[in-house]
Amino acid sequence: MESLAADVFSRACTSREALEHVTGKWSLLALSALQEAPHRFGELRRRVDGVSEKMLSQSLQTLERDGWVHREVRSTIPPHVEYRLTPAGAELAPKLLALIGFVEDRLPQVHAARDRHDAAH
Amino acid sequence: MESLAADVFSRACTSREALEHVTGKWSLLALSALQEAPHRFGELRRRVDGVSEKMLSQSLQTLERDGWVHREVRSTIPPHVEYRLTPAGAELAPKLLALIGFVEDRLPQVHAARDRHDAAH
DNA sequence: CAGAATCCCTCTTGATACTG
DNA sequence: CAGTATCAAGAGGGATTCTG
Repeated sequence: MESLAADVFSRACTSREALEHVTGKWSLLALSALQEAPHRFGELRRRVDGVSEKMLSQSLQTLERDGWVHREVRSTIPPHVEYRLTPAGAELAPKLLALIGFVEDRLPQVHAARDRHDAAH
Repeated sequence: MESLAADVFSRACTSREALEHVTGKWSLLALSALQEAPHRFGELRRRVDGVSEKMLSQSLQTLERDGWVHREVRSTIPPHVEYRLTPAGAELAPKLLALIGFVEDRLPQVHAARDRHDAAH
């Protein structure tokens, strides 16, 4: 029997999949944007610069399915759809923001490291 | 010259690339493993269950280039190569661990959300 | 042991166009 | 407005072989 606790290091552990869903390129940015405020689809698309409609839609569906994001539809004409973080998502987002903030702050060092590394070879 | 503040939401911002490097499927796990202790290549390969030599090698090279991981070679026979976190990496890793731990803890809720979502359609 | 190099295939990605 | 459908291109990833 293996350990009872979830273990990302194990190939079979589903936490790996769940983790990939939230750390995905576009998911990460969508969650961060939603941390600021609820957004409509088009707003999100503009906020997350460079994302295609397809990938945004796909990412949002996955995030909704995993319970991080709530999707609210108002059946008006034209349609109005709003995305917001669920309570779980609201707990998750700050951890992502911490990560993003840290990497942004360290960006100069990252570039310096790359220059050093590239120069050495 | 680009914007003064790093902004992941901007398509052009290089922080996005740096972020993808550390949140990549295998990079994330490699950094987590190295947080526990320095590892040799083969140890890392066994610890990160499911990774191929190719992808592990590739991930480690990227992490080394960005300055999160240090690679130390001892020119013995057989060769001995040890990977460890740099000081920057040691600051980064806990943030990743926090994320992983959170998602692992929430795994039951994630599955429950999926079941609810799938049942509704 | 620690990788580099190669081949090969699948899955993701991203324009573009179309729909309710 | 908020997506879905389609298709071409490229990256991701596995298996195998080779080298210092």
